[in-house]
Amino acid sequence: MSTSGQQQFRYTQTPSKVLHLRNLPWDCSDEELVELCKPFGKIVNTKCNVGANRNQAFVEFADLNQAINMVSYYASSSEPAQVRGKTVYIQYSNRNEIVNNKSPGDVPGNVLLVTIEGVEAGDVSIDVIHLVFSAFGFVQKIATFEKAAGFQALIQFSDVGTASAAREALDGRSIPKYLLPEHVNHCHLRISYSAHTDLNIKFQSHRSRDYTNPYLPVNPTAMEGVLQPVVGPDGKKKEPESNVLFASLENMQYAVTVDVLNTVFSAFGTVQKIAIFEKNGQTQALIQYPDVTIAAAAKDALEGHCIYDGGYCKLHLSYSRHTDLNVQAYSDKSRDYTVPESSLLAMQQASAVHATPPVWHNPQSGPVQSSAGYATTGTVPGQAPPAWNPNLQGGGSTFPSAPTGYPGHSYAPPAPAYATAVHPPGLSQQTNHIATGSRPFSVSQPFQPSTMPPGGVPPPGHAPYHG
DNA sequence: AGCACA
Repeated sequence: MSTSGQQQFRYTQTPSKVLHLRNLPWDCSDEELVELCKPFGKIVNTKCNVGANRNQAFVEFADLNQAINMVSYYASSSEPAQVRGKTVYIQYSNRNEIVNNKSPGDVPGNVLLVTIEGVEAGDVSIDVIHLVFSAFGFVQKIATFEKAAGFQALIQFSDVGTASAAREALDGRSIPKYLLPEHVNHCHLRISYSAHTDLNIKFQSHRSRDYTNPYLPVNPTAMEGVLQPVVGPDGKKKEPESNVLFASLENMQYAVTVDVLNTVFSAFGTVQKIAIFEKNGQTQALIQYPDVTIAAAAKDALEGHCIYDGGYCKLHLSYSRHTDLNVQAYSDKSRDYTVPESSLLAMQQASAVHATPPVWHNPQSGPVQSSAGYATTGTVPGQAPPAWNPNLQGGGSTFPSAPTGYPGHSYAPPAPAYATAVHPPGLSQQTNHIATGSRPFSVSQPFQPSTMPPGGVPPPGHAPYHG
C-alpha cells in the first residue's frame, strides 16, 4: 500500500532544499558542514551529529536551486564531497526544512548561563568564577543568582567566539579544587548560552560585577550583608562553622526522607530542624543542631559516607550559612522538632529557607541534566591539585577529571541494603538510630577526611572587587 | 551507507 500518495522510492528523492549527508565524522561540526556546502549557496540551517552513529547531518539551503546545484555537482564530479578525508554521501532529504530542535540554550551567544552543581550559593565566589572564565578572554560582566535550578551565573563575554570557547572547554568540567572551599567535593559546571546579549548590572556586589565599569557604585547593602561569605586573600571562601549542616546527596538511588535523615543525624545529638530540597536535580538538605560542636562531630563522622550500602545516597557535608532554619514544622520535606506537637496547627507556613533571589529576568534555566549516578571527586588525601593551565583549551583536559569514588560504578544490589549500622567513630554518645524502624545507614566508604591541598598557589592578580 | 524529535 502506498502511504499518503507520497512516493518515496529509496533512491530517488524529489529535490528538497534540505540535504541529507551521510558518512561524516562522528564529531563533525556545524562549521565543517557549512564549509562543505556554502560554495553552492546560502546555508540557513544545519543539524549535525544525527543518527545512532552521529555521522549523518542535514543542511538546509535558502533556495532549492542551491541544493540542486550541490547534488548535481557531486553527482557528476570525479572528486567526491569530503569532510576530513571521508567521502560524504549527499542526497535530498525527504523533508523540506530542518526542524530546529536546538534548545534555546544551544543557540550561541556572547553570554553564558552557568549552573554550578553541588554547591550552596556563596561557596563559589564571584571572583573565582571571574578567574576561571577570564582564561578565555575578557569577562565583561557577571551576575549570579540562585534559582530552582541551583546556583547560577550569567557570564558576559564581548563576543560569541570567546563565549563558545569557554563553553567548549568548561561545560561538564569542574572548577579546580584549589579554588574552592575545602568542603566542596564536586562542583560541576553546566554551561549553555543565555539569550541575553548585554547584562544590566546595577551595582558591584557579591552577586554581580561589571568589569567594564569599575566605577559603578557598590551596592551598600549587598556588600555588607550578613550572608556574605568570608573570603580569603585568594578570593576563596573560608568556611565558617555553623550549627547547621548543608548536605548534598549524591547517587540518589533511593528516597531519603526527613525521617531517614533524622535517624542518621540524631546519632550525634538532638536534631532541631531538617529541610530537604531539590536543586538542579540534586537532593540537598539542611540539618540544624543546637550548637556547632555537635554539627562538627556529625560533619566529621558522616562526610563522604553513604546512607545506604552500595554507594547510594552519599553524603557531602559542609557548614551552612544559615544558623536558624525557617521551615515548616511538619511537611514531607521539612521538620521542626522544636515545635511542640500541640502548636503545630498554629504554625505559620513559612518554608523560605533561602534568601530571595535577586531580580533577574528569565534567565533560561539551562538543560537541567544531573549527572546523577556518577560518583565524583572522591577525596584523595594528600593529592596535590593538578595545575590548572588556562592556556589548554578546546576540549583539552584543562580540568582534571575527577577520580571516581566508585570504581566501575557497579550496578549492585537493586534493593536498599538494610545493612548493619555503623557507629560513628570517636563518639561517646551512643546511637539511637536503629530503633526508629527507619533504614539504618551504613558506611561503605573508608572515611577520608578531605584535606585541604596546600599545593597550588592560586593564580595571581584578580583581586577581589571591594569597593 | 539510507532521514532528526522538540
